[in-house]
Amino acid sequence: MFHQQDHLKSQLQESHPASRQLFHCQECRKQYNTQLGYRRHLVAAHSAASGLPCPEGSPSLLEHLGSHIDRPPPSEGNSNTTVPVRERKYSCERCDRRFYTRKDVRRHAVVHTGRRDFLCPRCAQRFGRRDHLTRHLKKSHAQESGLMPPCTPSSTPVATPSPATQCPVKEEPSPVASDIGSKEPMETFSRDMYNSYPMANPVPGMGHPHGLMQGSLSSSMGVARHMPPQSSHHHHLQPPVAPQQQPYSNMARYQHGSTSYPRADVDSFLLDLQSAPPPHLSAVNSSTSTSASPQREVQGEGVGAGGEPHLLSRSPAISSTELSCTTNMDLGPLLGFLPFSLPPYSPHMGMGGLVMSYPPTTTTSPPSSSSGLSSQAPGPFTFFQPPQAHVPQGPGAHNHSQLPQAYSSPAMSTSSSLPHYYQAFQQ
DNA sequence: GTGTGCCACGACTAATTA
DNA sequence: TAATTAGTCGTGGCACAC
Repeated sequence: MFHQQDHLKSQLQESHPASRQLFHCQECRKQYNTQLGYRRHLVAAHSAASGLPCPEGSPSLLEHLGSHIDRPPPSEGNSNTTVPVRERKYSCERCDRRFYTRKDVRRHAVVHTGRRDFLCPRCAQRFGRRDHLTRHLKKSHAQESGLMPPCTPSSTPVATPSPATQCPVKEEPSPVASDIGSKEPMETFSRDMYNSYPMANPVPGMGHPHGLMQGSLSSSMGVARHMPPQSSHHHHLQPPVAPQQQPYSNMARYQHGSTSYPRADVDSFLLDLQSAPPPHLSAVNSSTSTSASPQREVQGEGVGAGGEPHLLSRSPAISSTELSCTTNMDLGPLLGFLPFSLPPYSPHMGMGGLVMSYPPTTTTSPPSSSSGLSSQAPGPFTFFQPPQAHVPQGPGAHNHSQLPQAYSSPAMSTSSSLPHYYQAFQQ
C-alpha cells in the first residue's frame, strides 16, 4: 500500500484553490492541508510505511523519497561516489555559508538584510522572496483566490493596478545584489532598503508604500529577530544585538519567524505604541532621527552615512512626499502587524499613507470593530484606525482591552491567525 | 550567467487533546 | 497544564527559461 508516494506528489498541486486538504491518509482517513503535515503524520502514526516497497525500486518509501530529493551531499560527508561531488564555490561574506551558485548567495543575502520586498496583497504579510509570497497565497489565501487571483507575475507583491506602487520591489535595483556583487557591507543599505523599495504598497491609495508599511514590518522583524521569545515583549524596543555578528546558526534562528510575530511581541508593541506619542507625532520625531528606529539600530549598526536619499530616489514610485513618509518608520511596525485585508484600489483612498493610516478621526472613532472587522464596512482602511485610536490617551491606555478585539495580539500575530480575520474581512 | 519558481526540510507557533 | 498535532514560514538546492 504505497499510496503515500502518490500523495506526496499528486497532492502537491496546491495551485487549485479547492485542493486544500488533499493530503489524505488512507489508513486513518485523516486529511491534511499540507504535505508536511501529512508526512509528519505518516512518520508519527504510520511509521511502518517507511518499510513499504517503492515502486521505483527503492527499498523503502523514505529512501525512495530521499532519492527524489537528489540533493548534493554535504561536501564533507559524502560517501556516495556515484554522485559527482559539487563544490560550494560561492560563499557568503557575512557568514560562513557556502552555496553552489552565485545566485544562491544573492538570494541568501536576504537572510542578512531582512529585506522583504514581497507583500501579500491580502494580509500585508511580507516575504523576502517571491516564491514565498506565492506559496503563502496558495496556502493561506487559496480560498480567497477566487476573490483575488493568486499571486501571478502580474499580481505579485502588489497586485493592485496602481502603476506607481504595484511593482514588486524587485524592479528596484536591489542593493542586495549590487552590494553582494560589490562585496560591500550590506549594512550600508540594509537599513535603507526598507524605505527604498517601492513596494509594497499593495494599496496604491494607501499611499505610498510609504515607509509606514515598508520599514514597518522590517523594523519589527529586526527587533523581534533579536529577542528571545520569552522576553521579547519586554525588550522589543531595546537595542538589539548586531545580527551580523551572530554565527550563522544563530542568524538563522534570529531570522526565523521574522514574519511570524509572537503574540507577546505584538502585545508589547501595542503597549509601547500606546505609551508613545501619537503616530503622526512619532513620525515627525522619527523624521528627525531616522536612526532612532529600532530596526535601524538592528540593521544599521554599520550603516554608512549616506545613501538613504539616493536609494529612495532610485525608486520611481516614491515621491518626495513619500520620502518624507519614509521617515515614519516608527509607525511601520504597527501597520505591519495589522492583519488587514487590503482592499481594492480606490481613488477615495486618497494619497499619502500617512493620511490614510492615521486619519485624525481615529482618535475618536469608536472601536466598533471590536466585535469584528466585519462591521467596518465603508472605509477601506477602517481597520487601521483602532490601533491609533487608542494610542495614548491616559493611563488606562495600556489596557489591551481598550484595543478592538481584532487588534489584540492573537489575531495580529502570525499568518496562521490571519484566516480568522479573513472570515471577518470577507463579510 | 541570471532570474524565477518549485520542492523539501527544519523550526517555530498556535491549536487541540489528554 | 503538559503533550501532541498541525499550519506556516525561512532557507537552500535545483530545474527551467531567457
